[in-house]
Amino acid sequence: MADTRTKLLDAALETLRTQGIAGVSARTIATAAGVNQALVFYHFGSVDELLAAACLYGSEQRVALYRERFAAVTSLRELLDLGRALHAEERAEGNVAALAQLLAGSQADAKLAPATAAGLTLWTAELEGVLNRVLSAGPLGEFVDVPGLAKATSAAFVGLELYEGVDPEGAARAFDALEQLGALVGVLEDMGPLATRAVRSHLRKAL
Amino acid sequence: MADTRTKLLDAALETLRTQGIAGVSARTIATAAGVNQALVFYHFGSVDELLAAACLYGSEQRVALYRERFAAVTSLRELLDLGRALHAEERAEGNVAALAQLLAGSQADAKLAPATAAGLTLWTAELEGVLNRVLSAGPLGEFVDVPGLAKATSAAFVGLELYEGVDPEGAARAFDALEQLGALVGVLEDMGPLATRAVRSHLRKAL
DNA sequence: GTCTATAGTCGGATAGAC
DNA sequence: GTCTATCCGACTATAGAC
Repeated sequence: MADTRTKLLDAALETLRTQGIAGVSARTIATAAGVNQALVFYHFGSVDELLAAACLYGSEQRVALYRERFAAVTSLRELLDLGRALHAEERAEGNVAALAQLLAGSQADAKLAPATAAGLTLWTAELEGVLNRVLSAGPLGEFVDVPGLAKATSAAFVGLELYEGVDPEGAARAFDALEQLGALVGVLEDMGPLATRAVRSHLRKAL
Repeated sequence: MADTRTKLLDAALETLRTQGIAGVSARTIATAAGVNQALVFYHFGSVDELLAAACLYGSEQRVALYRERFAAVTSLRELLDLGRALHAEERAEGNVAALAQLLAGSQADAKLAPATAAGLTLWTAELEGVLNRVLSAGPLGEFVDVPGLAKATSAAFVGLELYEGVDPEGAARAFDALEQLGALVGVLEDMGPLATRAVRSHLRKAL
């Protein structure tokens, strides 16, 4: 049986996911946790501070859960497959929806922004590692800014997660299109040495 | 001088942008509009219905503002430039931030979702037109699902907008990386007919 | 159409008993 | 550490005067 602190952290994430940032309050969270509302303030001082702590707690938990699978990726193709799986799993019970709500809340609440940024950084750091392995060695390595691409990917993931909430079929199709585009880049990575050299020199001239 | 209805619509968008979805209420919106709080209910019935109306109103307005510039785009390069400009302009006083907040709110509030989806569709429809012109004719035309890509682009835009709120430098870098990637695809579009045919047949085999 | 006034609910936060 | 009780401000929504 989890202690009250942990119950509140879990309940904060669940409430963010199910009620959104506009629906979180000390009362809604405490109800979800099955504890008294005053304990939010006893343990965390304020609702904002609970949300910030929950953001880090949840992100660390979920990123750790995926770490081995990230580490096992050796090609762009495998990365795209993992992205697809991750999206499905996170949507059901995951951390990305909570992160999206915190991100929306952070636009107006400066006290939330640092924690949200830190939570996102945990994901981007993991992604950066994989992208480095998968892209930097290949022919496209010199043309992509891996840290930037990792951030862009995380941001896009959040956007797609939110989009899925209002148009699930559209989001699925959007995801498919991105996967197509990724596969297209993957093909450039997998070409023979001759064609690789041709594309690479062409890119150097053009960019 | 705008009438009260319009003042409320504009104030709703402004409040969404500055206070976020968690900060909107009949009172905050009415204060921003400089009118009485009860008028929200007289003119729109409820706060949700005002937000839904404002979503459509704002999206139509902004999309119309960009229509000519979208129509003038003839290459992927130009599209990327327009995207960059659009991002900067929308961030300052635009519709994307409000759309992002509504999207976050729609996850928990089913009454908001249809209007948000409709607002997003106005953007994706415009994008689809441009992408069709720019991509469908080129060598990559058969490998990309343009409607899907349009939706993915809109979603990514929303994600980046939210990301910018917590990490402006990171967002700028993410944007740069995507632009790089876009330019890379643009190069594939601009290759000579011989190289084009080689890449195209290679893609056909691989995908 | 616009205002005041108000009912009733829910919110953050604290004091003090146990 | 946890609870009850409470203050007080903000919220949605409506009734009714102008």
